[in-house]
Amino acid sequence: MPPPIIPCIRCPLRAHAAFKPVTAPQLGFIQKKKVGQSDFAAGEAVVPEGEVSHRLYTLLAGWAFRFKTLPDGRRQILNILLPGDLVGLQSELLSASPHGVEALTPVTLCAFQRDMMLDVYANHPELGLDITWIAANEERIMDDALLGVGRRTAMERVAAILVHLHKRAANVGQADGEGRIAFPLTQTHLADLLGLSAVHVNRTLQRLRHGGLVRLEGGTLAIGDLRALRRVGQYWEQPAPRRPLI
Amino acid sequence: MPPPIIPCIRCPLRAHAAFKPVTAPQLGFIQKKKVGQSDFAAGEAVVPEGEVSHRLYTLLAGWAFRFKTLPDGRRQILNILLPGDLVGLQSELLSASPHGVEALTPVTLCAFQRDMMLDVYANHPELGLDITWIAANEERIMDDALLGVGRRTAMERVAAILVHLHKRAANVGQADGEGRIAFPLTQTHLADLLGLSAVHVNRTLQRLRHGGLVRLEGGTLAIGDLRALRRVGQYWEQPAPRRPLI
DNA sequence: CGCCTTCTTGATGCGGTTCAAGTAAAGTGG
DNA sequence: CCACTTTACTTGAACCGCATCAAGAAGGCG
Repeated sequence: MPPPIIPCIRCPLRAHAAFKPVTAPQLGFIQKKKVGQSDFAAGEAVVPEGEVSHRLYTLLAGWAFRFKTLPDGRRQILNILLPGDLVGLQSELLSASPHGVEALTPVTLCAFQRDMMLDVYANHPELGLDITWIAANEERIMDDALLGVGRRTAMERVAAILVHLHKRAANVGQADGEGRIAFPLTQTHLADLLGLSAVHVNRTLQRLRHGGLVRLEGGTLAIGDLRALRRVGQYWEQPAPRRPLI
Repeated sequence: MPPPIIPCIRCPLRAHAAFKPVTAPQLGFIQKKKVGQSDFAAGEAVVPEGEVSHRLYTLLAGWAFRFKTLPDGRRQILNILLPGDLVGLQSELLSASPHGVEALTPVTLCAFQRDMMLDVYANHPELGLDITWIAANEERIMDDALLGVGRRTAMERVAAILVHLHKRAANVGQADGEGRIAFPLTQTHLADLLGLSAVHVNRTLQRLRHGGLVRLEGGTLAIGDLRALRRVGQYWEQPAPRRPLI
């Protein structure tokens, strides 16, 4: 039995301090544009690669990722999608869906009315600005990823991605009391995300573990020494402002 | 003496078929928001890295690039900016300017009124949609770049970037009768763009030249065998639709 | 229980980096 | 107009970070 449809007023995500508050009329508008929810199992294709899907989603619960593959099967994971992230902005605007989206865990998405965008801009310009903000923020994450894959060593990449994902997950309330988060990526996922081989990710993770910098086992990640991990990863992120949630 | 200020009505870029037509009221609005022009010499910093610049530009003429550097000096070029590209959307929306922008050739930018964005959305929703389209399109280019740096061989990256840049430049009317374009990137730029060393870019380019696939000399690029170059680069791009120009 | 996926470890080798030196061309100042 | 500098490009030699191949161990799960 699928989980019940959640009205935006009682959206559990929106309660989080990480998200920018919305006005009542804005919330009502968003609610009106929400046409349903979709659930996918872990490993399922949310948007098959190459398929055109003119549908805009918000990730309500679970983790997913965007990816592209080369004709011969080499895969690059472009970004990890966490709760609150927008899915399908590119497909909605650009004619082709340039990348696939796959669920890492069981996932719930809020589906919005197709071609809602112009309505948003015309009736709630501030929400339109928020959407563009989200797009710009995604591009900033991509910038960091490209810097890492292009110019960081394997050790730096692994250290940096762990800090990055831990922070993003904790920001949307995924950390327990001891700062642990559920971490559904396999080492193969990390490899495809970082432009490395799975074997090398394995060896690099072990070095971090033995140094006591991280604990990563049984699908749970905890940062052992944040300062050291940042230093190893050459990773200093700017503080995240409260972000919009559509 | 700086070049004269060009009114948007007589914008030489807008005449190109690559760009989506605008209505008269839209054009008038854009004109009203244009507060000036800025010129930079080749090699100059348009936006210094780490500096906050709440200013939105359109690149009117010349080439530039976005980049990030690590504390120890390793540099990654994130994207090449060609005429018609928007500059500073991230800085405008996000509080920090996460990357620097540097001119590759002498460059002219149209500067828009700061904080114009909300005005755009409120008064011309379709233009707002266009801006989001541009942001999504930039992210698509970043996706490709990340796939290349993460998963393509050096040979494939070099071949692919030459096809990509040639196509983009030709699209905005930079090709002469024989399909040659002015190509202001040094091999060091290519290296920083592709996540390679300059030495290896040099050797890879020579292999392409000796195979007759490209001619690249004296700052001019011509594609010798497009089909072969695409095959080598594993590079098949989707056809570019007419794009908006703000 | 048997299968499948994930993780682990060792051995080998290549693609690409680094270091170094030299050539060529384009400014720059006297 | 010519020394001097600077920047871009080129080539060779040595090395190493990471990939690849292979095989085994340790769980989940039907």
